[in-house]
Amino acid sequence: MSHIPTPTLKRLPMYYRELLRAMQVGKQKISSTELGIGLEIPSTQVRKDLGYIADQGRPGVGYDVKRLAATLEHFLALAQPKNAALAGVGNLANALIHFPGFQQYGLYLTMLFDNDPAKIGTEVAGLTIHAITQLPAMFAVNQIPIGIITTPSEAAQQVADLMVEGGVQSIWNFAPITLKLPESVFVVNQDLSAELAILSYRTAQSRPVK
Amino acid sequence: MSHIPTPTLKRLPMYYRELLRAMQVGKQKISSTELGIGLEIPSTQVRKDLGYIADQGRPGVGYDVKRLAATLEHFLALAQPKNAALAGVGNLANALIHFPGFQQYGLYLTMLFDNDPAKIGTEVAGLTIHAITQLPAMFAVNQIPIGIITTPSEAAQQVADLMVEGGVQSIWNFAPITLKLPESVFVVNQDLSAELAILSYRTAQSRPVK
DNA sequence: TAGATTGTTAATCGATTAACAATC
DNA sequence: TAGATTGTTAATCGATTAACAATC
Repeated sequence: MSHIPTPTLKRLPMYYRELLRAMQVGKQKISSTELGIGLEIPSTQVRKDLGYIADQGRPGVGYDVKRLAATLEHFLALAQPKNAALAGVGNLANALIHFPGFQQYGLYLTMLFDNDPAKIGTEVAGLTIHAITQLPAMFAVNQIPIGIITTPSEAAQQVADLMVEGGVQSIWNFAPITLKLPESVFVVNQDLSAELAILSYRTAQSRPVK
Repeated sequence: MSHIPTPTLKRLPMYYRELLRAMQVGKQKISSTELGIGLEIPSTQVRKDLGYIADQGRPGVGYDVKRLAATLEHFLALAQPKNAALAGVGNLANALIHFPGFQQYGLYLTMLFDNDPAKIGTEVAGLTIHAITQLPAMFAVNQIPIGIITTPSEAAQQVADLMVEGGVQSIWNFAPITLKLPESVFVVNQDLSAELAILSYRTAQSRPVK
């Protein structure tokens, strides 16, 4: 399998969602142009991207909506259940716990951790909050592949280390810090404040300071 | 001013944070190598990026931490107060309302909107929730430059249209949908579920299906 | 068949990295 | 001065876009 470029990988879920929409309105075939139009992605790009995962379009006809959706679902492993555990139970965690996208993408949030004695032992959305000290053992025993970090920056690296100790495979990091991790651990940095900074810059640009 | 590449723009806030950390430990000078090391960004890249905003490094010495931080703060307009309003008061909104990064980056969340009669008129964190129908007028009167969309996908385009009607300049969109907007409106798409899909893919990859 | 649309090769574009003279 | 580090030019790398023969 040839290496798939990151930009392509980021577009695949978008295609998938577009296909789900097409299915909802009963569309059976879709061309690369149609698939890209709402996403503002040129048809050439769509075809190139889809070329990485399968060759199943039909010249003159387009792609089979259902089959392509199924292929993408399989490629992205969305139907394959994956357990996740979260550390740092604050407001953001609370939002994620209730995030409907989770199940939709095959993720099951099964454990919560925090270091605040007042929180440990209490429940959120049916999940008990465990002491952070128990993290490595519980990750290892339950074979949790995905860790979510929603702690303050100061604690993030420590928590990440504990997750690594517990055998984590991928980390979704919401702390605005670059984690030092073994090569083998995959990390998605979800840096909200970096996006805020860009928003700040562009907004100031479009309304130049007098 | 020459056009600044998007990848560079995304790195600037990271440098800024790194500089704040350096200031905290009393560091006065920093080299491009030191600045990039924790972020895993090569020194050449750092120098190139900084070249877009100012030439103030001293050969043989490095960059003045305080001055560079101030320059970045000014360039990203972080100290310039910008009002923001949010539509769709759910769990995610609740997390954002309490997000400490906001003030840090010069954003002030001043209004909330929703279309749920049960929510309209109630308060969250000292902010009254207004009817979505009032959005365009209130954006216009209060000159709100930044709109935040945390509604379900189905409502997002409508809400965006109302914001545009009210004269919004930038939109921070958390709904997993590509908004159709005038060229002049800048948008940051914060698509959590797309990241989830990537996480799903990589996790499945590192633990191949038997 | 004629029209539409694919998959893919080649051309273009833009960002990253290497190299190094200039400078402190 | 010698060592360190900058700013910038040139080389490399990788992704996007254009073009088009093959196919339905």
